[in-house]
Amino acid sequence: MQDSSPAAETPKPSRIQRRNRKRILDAALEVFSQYGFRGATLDQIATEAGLSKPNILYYFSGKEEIHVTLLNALMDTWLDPLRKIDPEGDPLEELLQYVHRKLEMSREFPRESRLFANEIIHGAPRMGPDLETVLKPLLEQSATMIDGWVAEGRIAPVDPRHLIFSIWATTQHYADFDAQLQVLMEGQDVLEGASAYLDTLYRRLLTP
Amino acid sequence: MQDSSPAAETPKPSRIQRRNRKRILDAALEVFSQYGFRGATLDQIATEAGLSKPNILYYFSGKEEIHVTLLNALMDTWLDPLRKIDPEGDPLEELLQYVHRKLEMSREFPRESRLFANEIIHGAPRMGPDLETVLKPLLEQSATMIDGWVAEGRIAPVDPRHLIFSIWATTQHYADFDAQLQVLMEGQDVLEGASAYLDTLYRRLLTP
DNA sequence: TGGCTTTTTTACCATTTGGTCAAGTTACGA
DNA sequence: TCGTAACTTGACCAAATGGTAAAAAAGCCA
Repeated sequence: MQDSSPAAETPKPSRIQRRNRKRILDAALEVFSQYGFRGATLDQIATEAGLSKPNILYYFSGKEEIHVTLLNALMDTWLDPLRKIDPEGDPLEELLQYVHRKLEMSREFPRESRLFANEIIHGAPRMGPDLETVLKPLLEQSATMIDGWVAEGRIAPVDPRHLIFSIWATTQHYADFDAQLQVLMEGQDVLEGASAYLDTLYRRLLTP
Repeated sequence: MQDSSPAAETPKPSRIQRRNRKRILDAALEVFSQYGFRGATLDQIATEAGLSKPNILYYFSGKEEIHVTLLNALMDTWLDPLRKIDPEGDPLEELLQYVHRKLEMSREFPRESRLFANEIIHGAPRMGPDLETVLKPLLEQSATMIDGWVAEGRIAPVDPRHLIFSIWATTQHYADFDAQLQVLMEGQDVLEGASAYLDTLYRRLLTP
């Protein structure tokens, strides 16, 4: 065994390792998404996870590593809906489905959305590489696909990148600005209305 | 003089008071918008303002008060474009103008936008009251106005609240997620394209 | 059960940070 | 120009916080 630290990779994690790393990441997601990186404390995370602070540092080398781990894990889930767009499908329906999937993610994973938003707002200090190597190629690929659809006259002419940005903005808004929406729309089922509204919005934009 | 603290109100601020309070608020906006409330330190703000830390605490009773002062000052500027919508004007043009004004604010005041976004993402711990007493009534009033336009058939049927949310989301996105956009759109004039895209988006949605 | 490894805890430490205080220093009206 | 009030600063705290070390406890397997 050339590495005694369990924070290292590969040497097949034990049952306890898996359980506790999961607990820690769950707790960290809760705390980081609520208070931001600087605002969150290891003690908070420890309490939330039901572990002691030194115990947490047995599984992760530090606060930073927990945060980065969360961010990396997030990226995949986050871009999944975009990857799922079928270039062979009906353009309008594919794009609308993308909108609805993204909105659904805001409902199901608001903490992840806020974690991500927080990171970007603060200048993406820990995501620069991922943005460049993962997000950008996918955006370019998707833009090309959409441009193709436009060229074929199957959807109305539109700037594909700004289209995608606006979908990100409008859907994630419901997770990231939830506190505001709770005040403004007290009680009402916000996501229900959002779904109908966004459907109309993008249907009208994209219908040739 | 029943209150020696200059952080108190009314007793007409001196020239130096005005200058230094402004310096501090400018510096604090820069620092808070970049690092968030917890992430910002008084020392950073002091350095940025060119003052000593104790000197800053001579003008403001604490970190919190600086932050709240910024947030309050922000609210007015922020809602100005919404207030400027003319109920007597042409509905479509008024709403499109609103979109463009909001986008312009993202260009001119990105720090303010991020400060606000940060506050909301973290649950609006210092803005609850303002949201309720200032934002909500204005939203309701605007929604009523838009509903009126819809009823008169002057714009297409639309949920006025979600319309406004989507305008906030799409325009502020360009300020709040600037770090991401810089990576994805390196070099290009992002706001230029955004303006054209959003014009099309909302024109198509709202044209009866 | 004994012996080894993995996991957990107790007791600390060093730094950072918001904030205080009392002693200066500067501005300004009489 | 002199005295008072306004302003500024250096020297400190106390609490919070990320992190460490070493010993104790719990698992695990022969």
